[in-house]
Amino acid sequence: MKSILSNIIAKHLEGLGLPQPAEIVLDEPKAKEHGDLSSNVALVLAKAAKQPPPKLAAQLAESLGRETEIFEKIEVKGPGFINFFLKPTAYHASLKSLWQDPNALKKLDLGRGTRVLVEFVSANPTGPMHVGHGRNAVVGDCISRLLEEVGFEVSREFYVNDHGVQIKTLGHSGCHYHTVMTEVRGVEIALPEDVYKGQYLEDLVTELKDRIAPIKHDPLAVGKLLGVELLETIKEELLRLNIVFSRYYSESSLYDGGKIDEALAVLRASGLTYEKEGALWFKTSEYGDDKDRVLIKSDNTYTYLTPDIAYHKDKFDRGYDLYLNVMGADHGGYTQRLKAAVAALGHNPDKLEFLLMQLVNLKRGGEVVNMSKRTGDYVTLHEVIDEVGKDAVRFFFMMRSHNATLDFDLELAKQQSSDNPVFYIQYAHARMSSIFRKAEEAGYPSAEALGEVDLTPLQLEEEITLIKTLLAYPEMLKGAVQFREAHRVAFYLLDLAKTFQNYYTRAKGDDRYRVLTPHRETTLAKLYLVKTLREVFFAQPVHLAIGRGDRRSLPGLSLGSAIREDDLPGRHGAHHGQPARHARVGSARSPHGEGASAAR
RNA sequence: GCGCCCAUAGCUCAGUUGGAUAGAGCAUCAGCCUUCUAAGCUGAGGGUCGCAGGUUCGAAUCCUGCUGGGCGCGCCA
Repeated sequence: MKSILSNIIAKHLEGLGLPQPAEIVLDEPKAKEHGDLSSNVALVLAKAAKQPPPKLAAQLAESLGRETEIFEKIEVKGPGFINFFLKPTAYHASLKSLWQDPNALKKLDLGRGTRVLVEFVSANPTGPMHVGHGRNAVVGDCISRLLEEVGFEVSREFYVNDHGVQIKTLGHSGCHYHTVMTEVRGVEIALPEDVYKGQYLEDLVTELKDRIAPIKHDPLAVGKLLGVELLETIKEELLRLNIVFSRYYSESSLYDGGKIDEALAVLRASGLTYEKEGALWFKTSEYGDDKDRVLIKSDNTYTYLTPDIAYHKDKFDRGYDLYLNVMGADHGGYTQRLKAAVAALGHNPDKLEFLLMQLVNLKRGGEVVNMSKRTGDYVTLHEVIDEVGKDAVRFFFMMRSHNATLDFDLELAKQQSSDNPVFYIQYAHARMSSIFRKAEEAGYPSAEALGEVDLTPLQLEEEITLIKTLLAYPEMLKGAVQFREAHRVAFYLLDLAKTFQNYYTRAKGDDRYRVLTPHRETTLAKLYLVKTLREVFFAQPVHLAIGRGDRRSLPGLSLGSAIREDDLPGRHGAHHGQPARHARVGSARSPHGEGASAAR
């Protein structure tokens, strides 16, 4: 709609012999007295045209007024805004051109095949994921889907820290538990300070008891065994959230493949390293870091950074156009180092972009759920999904801007009322489906079979508002992708649902608002509108928020009848949890004080 | 002390990237069920956009300084 209009304006500017602005900006005014769309071209051009804005605006408005098939009226207001009031027909045409062709939205090809590597989650395989990981996972997945939707080619990677001290520590932890349960059964043995603790380890060690026994002399081997298993449970958890990675990139493979030596060789050759006090340093300060960083410690082992540099070298060697790393804000200081490394390796550091996720506060009915690091107690992502369901988890995590802390209220997330945005959206969708069910009973075609429809009967203000909201979809998508802000999708959905609920409810007191009317042509037009609305809920970036579970209508639900839990939208996905292998995870602890934020 | 992030209604947060009278949900108050799901809808009250300057036709938005909060500043990962 905006592009159509700006073309027309450009044409008329030319016709009047006026200069063209860099861009013709059209806004949707907040106040409806200011029309459907409003432009500030006159204010922008005033200087170049050497005319006061109001005069310029009036001139342009008069010329544009001849486009009678589109404009209801054109007004000049304020300091020189031109306000356009559009005819419903203009909206009908736009709606069709945007949504009729299932590929129409693909024209919004911002990516043009640009290859993006999104790295996210990358949780250490030393224990179950917590809500911080959950947020990271959901946002990373949403951004990936958004990028794909607008024509980027996306690979999703999970960097697995399956090598190094945390695996050794995991091994030690496993050995201790093994000792406790096999050799001195029933006797309490205090665990050393710096091992992982938790029910999940006890369960896992019990399960793998026989495989641990023969390798118990080698804690690293035990750690690897446990790590592989824990990674599997992480994968299962991600799968429950409909998150699938293209690749799990093993840190160990960097060692095995000699990639770390390669990376180090390049850095050394670049002259950006030096030896000091028995360690190898990397001059990251030359790239804006606070100080130089150690690559090889004086005990001849690598720091965490070193294999990660090798990983990023490998990423860049694979030749993507953009690298997006989603990580916890507590790793913010790390970004400079990686960028420095990428630059030192001869690549463009601007291609490496970071999405820093702020913390998650888990709440229950407004009260903060204490996740004490000291006692090692935290609520796992598994438990949260069990409690509130997959859809709610996804929606709540994507609902907030990534650079604002997020409150996740367990009580709210599982509430079956409009207080809960997830429920609210699913309820709106259920009503749309219900309309189609009734329509089919009355002999109308199904949504899929609706075909070509004349939209002229859509004249109500609320119907035009609905169409406007639908037409805003591509721009919403564009903004969400450009700024990597998945929460825009959530707010858009909420807005769409609200607009529809309003429309729907008006039918209670006013038959004009009913979709199913005695007039076939009118009904068909309204069905087309509802169908299009419903399609938005199935659009890839949108449906990621609400899942497909709500697609079913709600049979057997009538006023006053008992409501069975299964009939409720919002609960689907909550029941097909994994077998509770690690479901009773009560506590876990990282000796390194890994907090409630997303790891990595 | 330095770096990144945040500060908008009583609470939780949006704000189309500089536009007109700053919005939504919750909470509070007042209404609405013979008709496509009332698990819903409508309306009302509620604001020095943290503070102070600056940029310009115009600032919640951009710049500078300050205040308050979160995170980070290891030869940890």
